[in-house]
Amino acid sequence: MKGFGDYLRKVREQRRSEDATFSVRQLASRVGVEPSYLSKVERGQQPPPSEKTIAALARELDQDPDVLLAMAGKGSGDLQAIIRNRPKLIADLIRQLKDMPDHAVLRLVREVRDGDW
Amino acid sequence: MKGFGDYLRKVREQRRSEDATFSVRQLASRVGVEPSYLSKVERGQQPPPSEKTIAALARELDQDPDVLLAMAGKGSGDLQAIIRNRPKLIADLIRQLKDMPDHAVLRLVREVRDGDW
DNA sequence: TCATTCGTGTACCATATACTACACACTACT
DNA sequence: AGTAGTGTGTAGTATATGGTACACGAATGA
Repeated sequence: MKGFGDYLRKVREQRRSEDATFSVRQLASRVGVEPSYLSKVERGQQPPPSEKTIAALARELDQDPDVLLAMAGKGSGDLQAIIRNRPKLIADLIRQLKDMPDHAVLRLVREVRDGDW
Repeated sequence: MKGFGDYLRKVREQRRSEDATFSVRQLASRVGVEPSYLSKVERGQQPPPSEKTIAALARELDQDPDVLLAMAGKGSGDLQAIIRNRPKLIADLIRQLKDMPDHAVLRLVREVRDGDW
């Protein structure tokens, strides 16, 4: 399982290659946590942080917060709300998606957006 | 907001009308929690219980565990996994669904199931 | 070479979570 | 009238969560 930590580290290293301030220490400082903690999270030694901290990470790393939250196994606020309104219906739909290839899902997203559903 | 508790109580009362063993006390006992706790949960005085307890409630009340979990704001295991695999894509799709009427979502679910997406 | 900065290990900690324990008043039966 | 069962209020609690504090040795850069 390529977890939250792995992804986090990958993204940070990426940024770091062009900007030295993206060290564990400095990023941690900007996000508002201890460096040792961030280090442990990146290596999966600690479970993903709180929603608040994930949001801060997303902001600093210029990532989509919802993607990060989803990878952490936490639905983002608005997403959760949408699902909660029609749990059964959306649960069914998501299960359908499981067996669809990426391009099909992408096409579906587009068609839903453009067409008059 | 019609919360988790309201729904829980509604379902239990329903069952209780045909089977007296669905009192707060007896159900709580079968589920493995204290009656006062279940009472508070039903009245929204206590937030939704743990995933484990929700699963037990679903079993005893003969409900879809995923629906109950979704209502509690916790993604069910397999659903979370599916989302985690393609966070961005599925997040986008779910946001589309927000502005769609029920029947449109239902139609979408059917078309996806039947058509060769 | 010397001072910084780096990532990480160990130990600890405050708060939130997910309950329990028990008492109380009310109702339903017999 | 008494016993059994009902829902609920108050108070307390074990464990999980989400971190902090600080030290250490390695790498970096002047």
